[in-house]
Amino acid sequence: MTTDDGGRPGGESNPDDGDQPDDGGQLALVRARVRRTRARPSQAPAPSLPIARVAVDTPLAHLDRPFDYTVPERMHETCVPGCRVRVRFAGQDLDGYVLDRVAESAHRGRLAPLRRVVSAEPVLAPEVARLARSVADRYAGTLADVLRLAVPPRHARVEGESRPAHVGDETDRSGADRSEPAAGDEPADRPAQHELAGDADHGATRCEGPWGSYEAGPAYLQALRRGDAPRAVWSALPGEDWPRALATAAAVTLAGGRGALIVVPDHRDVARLDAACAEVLGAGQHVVLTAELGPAERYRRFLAVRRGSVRCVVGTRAAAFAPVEALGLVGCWDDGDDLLAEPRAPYPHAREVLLLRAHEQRCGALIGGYACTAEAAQLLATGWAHPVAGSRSTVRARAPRVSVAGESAAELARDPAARAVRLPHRAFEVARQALTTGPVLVQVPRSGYLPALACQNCRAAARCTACAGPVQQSGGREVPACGWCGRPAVAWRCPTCEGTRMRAPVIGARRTAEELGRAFPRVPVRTSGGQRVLESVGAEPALVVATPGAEPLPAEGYAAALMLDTWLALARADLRAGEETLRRWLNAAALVRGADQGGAVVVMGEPSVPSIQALVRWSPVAHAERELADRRIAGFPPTVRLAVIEGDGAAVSELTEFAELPETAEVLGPVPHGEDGVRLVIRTPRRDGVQLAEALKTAQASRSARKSAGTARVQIDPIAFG
DNA sequence: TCAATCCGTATC
DNA sequence: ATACGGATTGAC
Repeated sequence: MTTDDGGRPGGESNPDDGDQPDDGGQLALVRARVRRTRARPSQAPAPSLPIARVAVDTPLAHLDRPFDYTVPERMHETCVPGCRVRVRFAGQDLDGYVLDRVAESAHRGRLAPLRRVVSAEPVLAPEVARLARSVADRYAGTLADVLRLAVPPRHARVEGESRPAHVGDETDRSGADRSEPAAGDEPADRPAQHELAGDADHGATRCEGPWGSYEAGPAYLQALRRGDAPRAVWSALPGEDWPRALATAAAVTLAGGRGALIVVPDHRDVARLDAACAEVLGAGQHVVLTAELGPAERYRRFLAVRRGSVRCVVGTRAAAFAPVEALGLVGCWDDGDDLLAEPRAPYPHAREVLLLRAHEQRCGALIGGYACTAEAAQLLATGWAHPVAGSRSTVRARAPRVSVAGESAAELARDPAARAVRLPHRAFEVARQALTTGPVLVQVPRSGYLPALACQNCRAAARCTACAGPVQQSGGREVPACGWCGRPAVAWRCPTCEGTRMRAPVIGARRTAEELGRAFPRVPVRTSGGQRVLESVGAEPALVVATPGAEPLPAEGYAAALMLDTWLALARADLRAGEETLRRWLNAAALVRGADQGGAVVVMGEPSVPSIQALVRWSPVAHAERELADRRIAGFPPTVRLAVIEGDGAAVSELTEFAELPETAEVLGPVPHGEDGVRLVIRTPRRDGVQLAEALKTAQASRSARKSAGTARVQIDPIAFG
């Protein structure tokens, strides 16, 4: 606001001045008095629970705890737990959330009054507040940072609307008004809903949807309906209609009187799941929550969920915090997709948020995908979750036939056009054959990988012999060195083939793929990837060249798929390269018709590579178990807890000095990183992970308290580094 | 002996 | 960021 008197010609026109003659001192005195009385209205405390415990939105790590304020009488009604408030804090006005109303404060000393209740809407549900605290602790971050991810910005106009949500064709749910009581944590006595309840009571096959094909599927659904907390790692069968399966799980949860929350990596997935939910649940039973809705719509839908008028949420990673009432199921699809890792501090992973949530709220959890992450395998290994998978014979029946084609000169196709793209004879033949019956998918690696070195001989990524970090050729240095501990890779020897020479991978797959068209004249070539993603393709023959994750949905399944330049993807600096590559292949191969309908996949590469074997055998869990074992040996998450600290050299070393690390902590580095920065890696056994995060948080706090210069960014179990 | 100032620390 | 308390300093 810019209505101060200075900007006006002649103070008399200001209504506040009334008809007072301009007599200088007198006027100033009156003004001062008015201001004082306005600033201090009735400060009588609220008649009951006169203290508000407030989570103040400050970026300072050492102030990450609740602060108590008195609740003035006039705010008694509006100051409810979970509402937004404005408070005086350290001389400035800050936003905050009321965590609780209490009778007494433990604080010795004067309490300041709340300045303002921003709105009586209890946007921060108690269980979400608890979850946010756990997430902050797990990731060595602050509650304020997590709350910024968990609660969307307020949109005042939306709050006033009588009808809180545009939820499809909104059928008559009386919960649309805001008088509904908050979060009964008990998953009990909710009436089952609409057609679905009836549906569910009928024959098992109908309500099970796709789940009848999985060994523990029906039992899992029953447990969900009963109100139990079944936890599963779900290996989706090739060709599975996964959105329908997830929608069915949600439907069963809703029928049992509880809410459901499903998180998927991207907007294409959201769109498919949205459609499936509309079909399975009926209109108006679910809501989509994503960041790209825009502030008003996002807040509108968030409120609808918080007010209990919608009990099923699907969305992208931020939806993991959605305040679904009486939560019965959390689901996560394709948890290996790195879009599920939040890029803002404290960098929580949606799967981990959901797992924490399932644990705290005792609800079901369903971690599913065609692929399986080492983290999911760990859940199985510890017994925290149970497998839901098809039998070996079901898998065999539905999977396409997968074969491996070598890249050696002898196997290259004789056809000159195919030879130009280094296409092996077998791949050429399979594609040619398949193109008579339908579209053929060609998956090419995305460009832009970090240059890690690979074994010249077998092309396996080179790893440090001391700490198993990625070996890189940084700058103009002669000797390649480890990206983590900095140790030069002298006398390096490949653990796979005993080779002693390294090579830098060459990038340039895209052009290769485009040349494919010339090998198959008269066949239309369509591309999908980057900015231009093709949603779907028809059943007619076509070559569909796509980057991972951008594969168009085929109307009747692809007749075949080719995976090109596999060694390039496998040579990434990333420790997850093998797992990630397999995930991308499986996601593509899952779109191919089953072997019984002639569906075929040809993967170009070295047959002995574990990822390729896992694709051939369609054994994602076995691969993840192996990956987990490898990580245990090498000392990587999830078998250990790992902290990566990046920033200015001085800041990073100060942080490390302050941190009272667990005895078991192993410090690697620091090594130079980025523009005159450093990176340091600390790892501890999993059981000391809490201690590690706490130590780093405390160290951050003391850095923040003493206003130390520079920045030091802490990431716990980051998805990718090196 | 008192007040002005500096520094460190807490921030309800 | 700012506000406060205790310590320190400097002038009387």
